[in-house]
Amino acid sequence: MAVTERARGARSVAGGLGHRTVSAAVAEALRQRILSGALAPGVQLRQDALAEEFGISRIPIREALLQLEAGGLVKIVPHRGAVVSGLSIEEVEDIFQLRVSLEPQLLILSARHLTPDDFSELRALREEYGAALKAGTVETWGELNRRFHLGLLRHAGRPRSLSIIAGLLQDCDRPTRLQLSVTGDVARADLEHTTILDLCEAGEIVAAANLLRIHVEHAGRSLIEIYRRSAAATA
Amino acid sequence: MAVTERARGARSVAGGLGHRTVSAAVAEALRQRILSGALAPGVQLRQDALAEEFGISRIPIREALLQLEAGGLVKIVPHRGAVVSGLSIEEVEDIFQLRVSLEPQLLILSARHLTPDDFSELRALREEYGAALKAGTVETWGELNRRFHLGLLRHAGRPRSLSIIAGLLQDCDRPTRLQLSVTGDVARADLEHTTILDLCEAGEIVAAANLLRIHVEHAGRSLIEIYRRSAAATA
DNA sequence: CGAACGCATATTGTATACGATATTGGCCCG
DNA sequence: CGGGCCAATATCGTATACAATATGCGTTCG
Repeated sequence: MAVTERARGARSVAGGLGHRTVSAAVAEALRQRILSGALAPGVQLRQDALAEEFGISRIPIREALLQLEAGGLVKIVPHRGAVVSGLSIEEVEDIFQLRVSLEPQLLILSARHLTPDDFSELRALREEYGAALKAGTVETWGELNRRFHLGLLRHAGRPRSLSIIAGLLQDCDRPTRLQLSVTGDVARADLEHTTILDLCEAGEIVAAANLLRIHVEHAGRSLIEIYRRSAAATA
Repeated sequence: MAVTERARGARSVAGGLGHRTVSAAVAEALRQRILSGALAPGVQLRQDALAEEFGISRIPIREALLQLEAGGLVKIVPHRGAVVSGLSIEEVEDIFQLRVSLEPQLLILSARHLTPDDFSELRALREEYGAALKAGTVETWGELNRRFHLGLLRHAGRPRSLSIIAGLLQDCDRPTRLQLSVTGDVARADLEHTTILDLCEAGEIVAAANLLRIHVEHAGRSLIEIYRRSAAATA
């Protein structure tokens, strides 16, 4: 019977593959759950429960949790397990300050190296973004936003900066998605994205960087405003 | 016999404790080996060998390696093991650019909140730094430098920025230590540290931030100069 | 009646054992 | 004689089993 359980669970994991190891698959599954809000900050993740649910042993679960801790999505305290980590207001403010400092600077470095292929890819992303906006499918918003911003900065030749920004985007779109859907800011963001693209393609790099700065600043202010109202989650 | 081996190895690990779990202890041990240069970039870490050496099973080794991968010290490729990761010139340049962008900004936020206790702690650090400089004990240099810079920025109220900078400092002092000991720049750095402290204590915050910027810029240029001569390590 | 101690239970941490996968050497075929 | 295929080996990935540690409650003493 236990075998049956395991086979069923394992299939459900392997089914969504593209991964080479079970632990990586579990990490990805949990990451999506956290980013989508299915696992709220403060929730405790018990290894036994997860192992049984996925139909696997606890070892890959443990390794997945360690990988998530690397990305700051959970916090592991020895002998007490892993809890989904939330962001304090201070941290959210910090994240946006960092984005304001870094992204425009990188755009100036990257913009002139954007190829026609890059532009068409970015426009396609913006298209999807607009579609998601109309459809109200908030789940995909963060991912698209992330890929758009990273795509813009791709050719800055600053690999470490890029991975840092990737982390910032991942961490700040989680609280965003939960509550930003009610405001009209998503539409505004879409418009700004379009304008930034246009400016880049026209060679108005400095103007594009300025707009990007304003874009991020506004998103940050808006999110913090919303964030203040709800109770601060666990640190 | 195997028991004897294990007991001996385990004692060697537990001896340097202060840790609560074996995997954390192993992670710390390996981290020090990598940062000290005992494990050069490109070296392959075999789990069996490490497990036998420490006298423990492979499980804690694996978890330690995952934690190291989180810090970017090793790169794990599925079914092929973990290799110590080096930094390309591009990455070193990027790291210092980031420090130049971030550290002065944070100092301005943090400086006015530095307490007398902070100052005495920082001066003590600088003292140790000077002693290490005279004694030529290069091993401790990076750690002291790291604690000094982080101490300066401690009260900026920007937790995420601080952890990012901590990572940058850790990653860039590894190549530094290997080859910077030959130049006189360590003495220069020591002098600049002292001056920065004085300026902060005198309330000349902007001047302190400017000097900090110059300090980091120079360190970066110097390191990159040295770095170019030796062959670039593995990415 | 309150607080501190100790035990029972639940959960995590580690060891051992097994299975899967990539790499290396040799062999066969073209 | 060179290149590609196959098997043997080594290493990693996962499952199962055991040990260590923290938490919660009941008891007992002040």
